[in-house]
Amino acid sequence: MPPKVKTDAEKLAIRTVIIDAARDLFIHHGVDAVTMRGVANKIGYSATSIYLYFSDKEQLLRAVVDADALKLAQALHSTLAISDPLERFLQFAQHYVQFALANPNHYRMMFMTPHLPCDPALSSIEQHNPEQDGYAQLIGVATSACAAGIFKDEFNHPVLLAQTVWASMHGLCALQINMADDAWINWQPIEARIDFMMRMCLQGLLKVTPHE
Amino acid sequence: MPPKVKTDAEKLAIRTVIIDAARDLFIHHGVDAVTMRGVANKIGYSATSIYLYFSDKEQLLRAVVDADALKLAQALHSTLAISDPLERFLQFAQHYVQFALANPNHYRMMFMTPHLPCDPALSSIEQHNPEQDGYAQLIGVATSACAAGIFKDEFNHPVLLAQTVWASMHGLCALQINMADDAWINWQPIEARIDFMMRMCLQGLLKVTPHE
DNA sequence: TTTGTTATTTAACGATGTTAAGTTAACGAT
DNA sequence: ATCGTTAACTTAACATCGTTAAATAACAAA
Repeated sequence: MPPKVKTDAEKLAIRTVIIDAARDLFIHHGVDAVTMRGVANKIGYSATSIYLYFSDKEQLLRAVVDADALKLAQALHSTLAISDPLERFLQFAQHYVQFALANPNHYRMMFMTPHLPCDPALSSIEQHNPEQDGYAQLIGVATSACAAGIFKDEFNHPVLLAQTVWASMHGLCALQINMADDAWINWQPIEARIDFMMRMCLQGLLKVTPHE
Repeated sequence: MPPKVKTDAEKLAIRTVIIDAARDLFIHHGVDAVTMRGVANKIGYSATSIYLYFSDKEQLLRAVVDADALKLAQALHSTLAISDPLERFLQFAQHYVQFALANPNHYRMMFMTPHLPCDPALSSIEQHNPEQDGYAQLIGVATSACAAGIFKDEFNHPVLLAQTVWASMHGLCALQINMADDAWINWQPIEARIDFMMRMCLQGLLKVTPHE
């Protein structure tokens, strides 16, 4: 029984319904569980209908992840209000790690899975908008921390600092997400690893030993 | 024209031929290019014959990666001869990063791709053998560096140290492998990021500022 | 009422991992 | 020597996947 004419708003709503269905499969059963037929089934559509809203599977998954990249930026946004630049930097990193570990599938999709070069034009995220763009936030936080003059001169390079600290946090999250179950390795508790990492980085970067 | 009875050695040789063909596709065209039919074609067999040597595709890929995990351990083994514990630690990390960036597909497969919990029984690698087991090497290097008394007391925990430094290096490699082409990010040169990371970690860990 | 457009479905294609059912050469025993 | 039996391999086939092409039905406009 074929359909009625749809307004743009209705079409957008269906798009959202599809994305949510895909996300649900995605979160609970991993990427592999996201099949076009599976998503379609979940919303009572036929598989091919999804192609009316997304050009292919990759675009659908991209939309799912895009929405959650925005959620990441929003989760981080609250830390930007912290006045002390160092505390802001620390809380930003903490929240990043918390988000990653709380949303491992999305984190994997965003940062651990091969994907075509991301076209900013196709994203719903406005690049360099500090409310939406997590990377822009990171650069901002690193820049203001550098400006506060708390780091040793050799580390007072906002972009390098940002990308290196990011790499440290990413390393923690990525190994935890991918290798936590690996019987080969006697993992220490993730909290202990996070704490160790934070202290190591801070002691390396700061001019003076952080007050205990 | 069907075949002749094969000795165990011949069977092992064919296994190796299959692994090598799979590796070749794998390295040059990524995981997705490894199809059973593709591998079979490359060696003049039919796809189903591979199932006589590997129970399924995952086991085949596992065998490919397993062989290269051994190569990683061998690449790192040379650094174990360095007498100075700190220098050994540094060179070990350096070699690790070099291997990862030189073998991105294998690195991705080993440490960035979801896989069933690795069963040490099925591996060709002898766990805890410092010539074959890279993780055992890492623990050893970290332990002797700790024993040298060069690190601040709060960081003098071999396993935590090992896992944290590993995470740092992994973060560098993983972001580089997965995100280097991402237009969203104005990446600094990977060499600069490695250098920054090394210095940050060292300054954090060491009791005294490293001699320049 | 006809005509065309829009939203959707069914049918189908080609590729993939994998299993089942052959096919043929070599070997062991008689 | 020949007659099963088996080892090594192939061809057929299945289910599932992403995706495209063709068909269908409801609505809007004429």
